[in-house]
This record gives sequence, structure tokens and C-alpha cells, in this order.
Amino acid sequence: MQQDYQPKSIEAAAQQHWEQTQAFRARKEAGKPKYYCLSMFPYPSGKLHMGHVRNYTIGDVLARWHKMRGYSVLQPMGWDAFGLPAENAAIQNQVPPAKWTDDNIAYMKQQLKSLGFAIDWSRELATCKPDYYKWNQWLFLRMLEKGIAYKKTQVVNWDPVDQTVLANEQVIDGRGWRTGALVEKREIPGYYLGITQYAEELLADLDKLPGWPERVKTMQANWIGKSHGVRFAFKIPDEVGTSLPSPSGGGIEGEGAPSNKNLLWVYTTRADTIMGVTFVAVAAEHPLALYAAQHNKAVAAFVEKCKHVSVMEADMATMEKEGVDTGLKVTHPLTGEQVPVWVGNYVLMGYGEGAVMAVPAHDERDFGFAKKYKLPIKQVIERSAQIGYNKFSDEEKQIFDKFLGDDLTFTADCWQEWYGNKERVVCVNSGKYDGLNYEQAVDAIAADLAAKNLGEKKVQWRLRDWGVSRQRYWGCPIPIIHCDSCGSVPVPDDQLPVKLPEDCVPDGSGNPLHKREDFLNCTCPKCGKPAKRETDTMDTFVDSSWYYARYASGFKSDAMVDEETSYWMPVDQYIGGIEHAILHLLYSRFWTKVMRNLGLVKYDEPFANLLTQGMVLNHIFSRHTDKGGIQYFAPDEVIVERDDTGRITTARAVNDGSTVEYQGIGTMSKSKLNGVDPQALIEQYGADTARFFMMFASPPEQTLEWADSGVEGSHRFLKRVWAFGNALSGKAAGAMPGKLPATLADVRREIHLTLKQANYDLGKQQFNTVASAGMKMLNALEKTLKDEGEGHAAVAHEGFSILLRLLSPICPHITHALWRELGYGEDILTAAWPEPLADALEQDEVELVIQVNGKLRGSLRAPKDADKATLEQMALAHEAVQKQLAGGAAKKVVVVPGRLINVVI
RNA sequence: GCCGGGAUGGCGGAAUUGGUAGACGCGCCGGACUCAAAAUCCGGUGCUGGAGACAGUGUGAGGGUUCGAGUCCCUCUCCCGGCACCA
Repeated sequence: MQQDYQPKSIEAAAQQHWEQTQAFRARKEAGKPKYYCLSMFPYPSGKLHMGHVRNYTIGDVLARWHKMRGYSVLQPMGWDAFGLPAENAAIQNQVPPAKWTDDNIAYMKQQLKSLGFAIDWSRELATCKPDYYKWNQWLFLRMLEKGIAYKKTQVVNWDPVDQTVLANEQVIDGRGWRTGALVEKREIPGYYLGITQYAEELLADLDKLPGWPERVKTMQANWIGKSHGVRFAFKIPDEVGTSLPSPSGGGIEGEGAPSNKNLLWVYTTRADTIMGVTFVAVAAEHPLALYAAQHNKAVAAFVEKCKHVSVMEADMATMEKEGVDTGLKVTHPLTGEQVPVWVGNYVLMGYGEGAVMAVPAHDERDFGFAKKYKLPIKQVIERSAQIGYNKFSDEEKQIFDKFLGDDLTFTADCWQEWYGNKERVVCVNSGKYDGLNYEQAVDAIAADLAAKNLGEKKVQWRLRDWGVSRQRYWGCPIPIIHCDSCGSVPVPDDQLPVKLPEDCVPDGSGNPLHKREDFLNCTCPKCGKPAKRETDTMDTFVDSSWYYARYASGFKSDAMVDEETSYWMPVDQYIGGIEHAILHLLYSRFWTKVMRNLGLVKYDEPFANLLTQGMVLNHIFSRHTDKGGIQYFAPDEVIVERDDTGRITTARAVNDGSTVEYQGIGTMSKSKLNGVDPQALIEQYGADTARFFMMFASPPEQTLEWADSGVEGSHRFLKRVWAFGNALSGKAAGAMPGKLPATLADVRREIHLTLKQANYDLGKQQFNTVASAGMKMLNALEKTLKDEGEGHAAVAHEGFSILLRLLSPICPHITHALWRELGYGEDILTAAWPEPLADALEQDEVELVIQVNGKLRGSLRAPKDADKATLEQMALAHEAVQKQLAGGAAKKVVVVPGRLINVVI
């Protein structure tokens, strides 16, 4: 046995053992429950980062823990291998993306292996391989047949840096999710997947996911965005209606044109205010706006302006509300009044009908607009009974009754009162609807509209269909052939996969597939004439929408998934970053439901439990440069000075001693130079230390603050574990005596008590306290080696074997080695998970806390089975209680057996 | 604005779900070993007062329930995350 702890050789030996025994091959095992543990697969960017290490360690702890508890475990790994970084790297280094990707995979795989993860590598997959993406294409064709996939030309989000279209989900604050570039709008044809057809189910089934974090479910629910309202129409004069142009483009993934040209459809959630409509506002892209633009120069100019100004989604929210009168009038469906139509820059073409009814008295935006353009304002609801209207000043009341002058102000509080309380308002000035509350008014109004065939209640969704066409090379080809005579023709199944040429070297000027004649040219499957292939590739989120099901199946070449999938799926525990709360997780849920409806799988939801791990943070140091820029310093390039309390006060650069500002902590990032390379960590301390620190520093869902001293502390602990094993290895355990000396009984009790708590914490997935339980056990165990009492070796061996097993999911290598060295068994993986023993927990005397009026005043030891009356007497006799009583009597005594006695005086 | 989650020593974080607040670790202080340093080991460490036993005080702020509140209820402040001209 090694004298000192040398992780390198220990870890290599353990990993070799696992490889030889094929320890992590997932198999159906009769009589065992299954456990499918999955971490989000990485993009092969080059090397692992700390986020990966944290993610996969969490997964590995769960997988190993379940394995030892008798589960049949599947923990696979693969590569999300299509995507833009490969193309960018290709442009920079003049290598084909395929080569770059394969090299990265090879390196990162070796890194993962060196961390000792219990992965079944026989199920490894990479999404850029034809045997995988063939099934993307195959399912896409099925969706095409079912009308779930379809083609349309629309205004889309365009990322000018990546030169591709982005789906709505992939635009964050008006910027591309990957590049951070400001997104532009472009009108481009592309393929869409009808995720909106599944909106209702995607929302409802969130309730079937009790194992998901609440916030992820809320984010998805918000994104799907269900709202209840009324869709209704204003009549457009016949001469206008018949000459309306078809909508060009429309909004992003919008719902297209109104069905009847003589009707102007709008959607509202506040139908109770319909009698207060004083104008209608339409989006600049709305057919009515385009029609008006043909006849009115001012409208034309405004429409043109909107096209160019509203490029950035981020600015939309803060933009000044502007508009222009079209001069057109439409007829109110209930009052028959003529209502002016305005074009408003605040109306979104992509949501609802691209047109809204405007009720300035009860909507803040409409109010601002009406005030600006001096449009009439008509009050039609009142906060119920006396508390509403009368609360406002005379000046404020005027607002609802007449035209507004510029001098009038309207306070924000006022809006709160009126707009925020739709449940507590009643209709006024609304004819037959007067006195009805919100619900009654909506029902009555919807019924009246329906009777005239001019409207009905409608559920509206925020979710849009998923645009999957990407104008990029390194992705899964969309299996379509364009024929001059037949149009867009699906590639027949027997011609799948449409293979992506792997030897292209992109030069940065568009999609290199356009120059690949051998890829482009083909024959039309319908008529046999020469035709061209589609060069767009699929969004890479398609690739990751079903990989978990492929892992779980037998990798058949003639089927997307097979029978085995039903055995392993759904994933019992999915682990990944919160950044995928909407994108990947929503797409995967949708894809699963499509596969289910096609009869491919039987489950409704792919991920039964979800753990979103926190990010890894580190200190940030920077200083302003002379030129006004910011220069960052890596944490190991600065020397930190602290005050008496340990707070960082100043920092100096190592190289020249100049002052550097401490910016606090933030996520590890390349630009801020505060990343820590896992490889360096593994080389210096070993994988077990890295794993232990990751688990110990913070609970999995929380952010983890990097601390070199913490890593050293973890390493110190493992060295102590090794040293203890060393000291114990020569000692025979001997039999456990029936009756241990008190000090040893206490140690043994502490071990089992700690184990009990640790097992509870594992169930909560709170691994930081499991790691600390290991430390506690060692602290207790170290006492046994100084104790010569009868049975001290027995207690030490029993305790150490518990400690090793408890720690093995976190530090599999050192525990593997010690388990063998001490002769506890051949393989710790096959050892039974430790459970606390009742006889170890038992004690003759218990310590009870004594409180007076809830304040701690002392403690006493009492026989474990002492009854309440005895305990009460003992407490009252206690000197601390006597002192507090000062001769008086206790009012009441509360006895909590096994815990405390509270004397009330 | 709406939704979700937080706030505990110098720091990361515990608290058996209403029962000894601060486990475990880091840092710091003291000691042992050493010519010395590192490493290692031992002891101490919420704050205030006291040499000390001990006393007071203490989980963002204020109130409430309770024998007893970090934990439950009400009001408020601040922080983090998501969504947002969605009609």
C-alpha cells in the first residue's frame, strides 16, 4: 500500500478496473428497478469547462449511488456535435468542421474518462453522424406528412454574425442567444414545426412533472403564454375590403391574414370594455395599413418608417408610441358607431390579429396614444360601488368624460386603481351591460357578438411555431428536393440519409453547400428531371430533442428507436443548466409528444425529474485602461490583500505590482479571464479532489463559488482518509464486543447517526452535507486509533467501511483502492449501500436540554426510558432552574422526550 | 408591471421541517514539532461585557401566533432570475 496519497496511480488503476470489468454497461437486470440518469450532452467545443465537471459529477454521484442501492443504471454520454463554432473554427484554421469536431470529441472523451464517470461508453453517439441525423430527417418527413412541418415565407429573426435565422426562443433581449449580436428582421422562406398545435398539452402536462423545479415550469408556462379573451370583428367598408392587398410577410411566425376581407379582426382580453372603443389600431404590416399607404402619403411614410426603425426587439418596449390616422373608418359590431383606424407602432403583427381595439379610458397604452393624438376617451367601467370613481379628484374624473388637453395629468396610482382590478369592476355607460361585472360582461358581449357572427371567445397563445431552417453548412440537411416542375419534393425514405459532405472548408462567405455541385444536383423523385437539393440545414436544437431516446435504444440502423427505449425511458433524472429551461426542454417535450402520436414511443414526457445545476463562479479582477477600455486579470495573476475580517480590500498584479480593482464574483468566462481549467486541477490534485470540492462547496442547484483554499481543504481531507486507511490496514478488526466502552460507543453512535442524516440528505440531492458527513465520520474515527479500549479496531473498521461506501459516489477512485487494500471486498461498486444499525444508535442515557421560558439554561442526562413526570422532577431539581425560580413555582413544564424540557415561570 | 427564488458569522454554507442557531469546511488567532520555514498535528474562534465561571444579545426590518420561531402568519426593505407595448 502506498505510504502517501498519490491520486494519479490510484485513479488510473481504478479506471482500468472499471474498463476491464465493463462495470458501467447498462443492462436490463431482472428483479431490479431501472434508473436512467442523464446529464445534458456537451457541445464538443475543445475542452471541458468547470460547468461540465460540475454537471457530470452530480449525475455520476446519483448514478453510482443508485447502482449501489440495487438499481439497474443507465448513464450514457454523447456529443451535440453540429453547430456554428465548428464552422467558425474551420474558417480560422482552414480545417473541415468534421475534422475539428472529431478531434475535440476525442480529447474531451479522454478528459471525461480521467474524471472517472460511470458512463456506458458503448452507447456513445454524435449528432453529426449520418446514422443519427438520418432519423432527424426521417421524423421531419413524417411531420411533413402530418402537417406538423410546413414551409412559409415570413419576417424572421436574422443573426448578422452567424448569418442565419433564429427562432423566437433563441433571441434574448433582442440579441442572438449565441453571438449576442443585435438581431435584424428579414423576410425569408423556411420550414416550421407546428409546436403551437401542442400548446395546450405542453402547458397542461407541466402538472405531470412534480419532479421539475417550480421556476422552470413557470418559465415554460409564461413562454407558452395562454390567455383567454374574445376575438371579434369590425366591419370594413365594402369598397375598401375588396381591394385589400394580401399581407406581405406579416409578423414573425404570425397567424397570417384575416379570413374575411370585409372584416377587421381584433383580439382582446378585456371585452367588458368594448363599449369604450374610440379607435382601432393596426400594425404597420397589417393589410389595412398597407392599403391606406397606397392612398395616403403620410401613412405610407409611417409604414416605411416602422419597417426600419423597429429593427431591434429590445427597443420596442421603450419606444415612443406613435401612429398615424389612416382616414378609414370601420363599424363597431355592437354600437354601429364609425370608429377611426390608426396605424400604431405599438401593435405587434405577430400576436393575435395584428390589430387591437383601443379603449383609452382603461388601457395605459391606448391612453397615452389617445392623449398624444387627442382622441376621445370614454369611461365604461367603474371600480365597483363607492370605492372606485369617487376616489379620484374632479380633475382626474374629467379625463374619462371629455377630450384631453395637454395640461391634464394622470397619475400612475390612478392606473393601478382602474386597470389592475378587472375582477372588481362593473360596466357603466355601456347600455344593456351596465352593472355587469367582468365575467358577466364578457359572457354577454361574446354571446351578442356570436349571434351576429362577428366574434367569439378565444384562447390566444404567445407560443409561435418553431422555425428550424438555418442557412448554415454544419448541420443536418433538410431532406427536400426543389424541382422546377414539381416544386418542393420530400426525399423518399429509401434515399435517407441525405448525407452532409464532410470535407467542406467554409470560407466565411455564405453556405459552402451552394458551391458543392455533387451535393446540390440530384434528380426529382417525382418526375426524374434534374433538380436541386435544399441547402438549409436544421436548427441544432432538433438534434438534441430526442438523443435521450436514442441512447436508450439499441442503435438500430433500421429504426429511430426500438423496444429497449420503452424500458429505460422516461429519463429518471435529467441534469443540466438552467439556461435550457425553455429552449431545449420545451423542444424535447414537443418532440416526444410528436413521436408518441406517431406510435414510436409510449410516454408523454421525456424527463421525469429535472435538476438544474447552478453555475460555477469565480472572482473577477479588472482595471480601466488609459484608452477607456477594461483590462481583466486572471485570479492567479493578482495578489489579494484582506482586512482584519478577511474581506478583500485591494489587489495587485503579480507582474508589476500595480493596483487592480476587485469586481466581486461572477460566472467563469473567457473574456473575464476568470475560468479555471479542469485539466490543471485534475493534474495537480486528482479527479477525486475535483469531484469532492464540487460536491462539497455548495448544494447542486445553487451557484458555486470557486475557492483555491477550498480545493486544498478537500485535498487535505482525502489525504487524511488515505492516512487513516494506512494506519488501519495492519489492524485486525476483531469481533464487535457486546458492550462497548462509553467513548467508543459514542464514536460508533456518531458514525451511524451521521450516516442516517447523510442518507436522508442524499434523498434530497443535497450532496454538500453528504460530503461533510464524510468529514464528520473521519473526525470521529480518528479518535478510535488513539483509544486502546476493547473493540476499538472493530469500531474503526466498521466505521471506515461505512465511510468508504458513503464517499464512493463522490470519490470513486480513492474509495475503490482503500476498499481493496483493507480487504473489505473485491469491488466497492458491488457492495451494499450502508444503512445505520439500530444497536449502534441505541443509548442508555440521553442528554436533554433544559430551558427556562424558552431560554437555554443547562442540560441533564437521564435514562432513555424515563417518563415525563420523572423528567419534569429532574428538571425542576436542576440547579439552573432553581436559580431562575428563586423560590417561586413553575407555571408549566413542557417535556419533549429525547430533546428538551422547557420550564415556564 | 407580472411570475419565481432568496437574505443566517470574516467567507462558502448547515439546522433532523416548530425544539441546544451557526454542523462541516475555509480564513483567522494561539500552541506543538523545526535552527527556521513549509507540511503536519493540537486547541480556540457569532457579537458585547468579564481574568473567569457567566450574563446579555443575535438568523434583512417591524409586528403576530406559540411554552418555544431561522423555520408558521401579516406588513415592509433589499438582492437574484425569468417574462413583458401580448392588447
